[in-house]
Amino acid sequence: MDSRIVDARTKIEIYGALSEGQGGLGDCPIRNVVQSIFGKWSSLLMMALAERPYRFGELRRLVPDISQRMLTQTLRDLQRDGYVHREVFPTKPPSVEYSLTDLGRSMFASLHHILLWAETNFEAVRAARTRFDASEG
Amino acid sequence: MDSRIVDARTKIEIYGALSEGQGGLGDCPIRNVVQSIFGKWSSLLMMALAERPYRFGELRRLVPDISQRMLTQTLRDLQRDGYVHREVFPTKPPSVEYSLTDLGRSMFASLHHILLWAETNFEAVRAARTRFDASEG
DNA sequence: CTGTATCCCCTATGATACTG
DNA sequence: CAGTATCATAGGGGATACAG
Repeated sequence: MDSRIVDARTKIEIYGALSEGQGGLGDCPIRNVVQSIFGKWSSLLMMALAERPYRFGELRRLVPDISQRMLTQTLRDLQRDGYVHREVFPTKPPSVEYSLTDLGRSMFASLHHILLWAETNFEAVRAARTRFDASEG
Repeated sequence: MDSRIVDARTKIEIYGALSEGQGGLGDCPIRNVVQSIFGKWSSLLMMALAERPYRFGELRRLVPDISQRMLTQTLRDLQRDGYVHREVFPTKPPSVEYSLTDLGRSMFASLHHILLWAETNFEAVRAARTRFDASEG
């Protein structure tokens, strides 16, 4: 693979410095998009929904250590960004199903690479950390 | 692309729930790896270093809105995880050059996809947000 | 069952000043 | 030039209780 993967100056004008433009930093569009994807629970929920649609309670059981508050909020953010479709079934009591949109599937296809990478390489990273921590005193 | 990209239950046992194992949550290895990659400044700095090595001050100018503290800290974290090599040149005053390691290049190759996706699709995401905000009152 | 509403805390980040 | 140290702060995130 070519090591000149990107032209850093060009990208960073978009991703980084360009943010000065209007009302300060958060205005850089790419940064905004990426940072909601990179949220603590986003990739985990996308991973689940990439397999099949899930109901709220199912997701809760699937990810036992997420709080109800963060599950609601993360799903809402994913829905807001257009990755997730929320459908309410008027059963009694009501049930709500979450599924990926086309945009969501497209996004996850790109997100997937780095998740796989982490799964494959976490031993190497752990080793690097151990080495670093040992050599610094 | 196959929509069954992952087997959610399997992945989440690793990525999510498995964390119960030892001392609570942060123990899940994949989560640890991914969350340092997903830090606020990590991908931006990786993007820069993927182009060529940079000195500390160069990175500072390239990313004007990062604080010196966070630049130091993020580079240190990236170095600790084995993505970045730090080389000190005994000039006067000293200069320090940062470059990607092989592990770093490998990681960035996988991270790159989602960064590109964000660049390509931020208009669609912005549109989705606008729609969502309009329709909720 | 699927959320909202509160309260609270802690960590990530920033601003500033100082040092080898 | 390349950091470190210190202090301050905002907001992400958890726990709990309540509601439709």
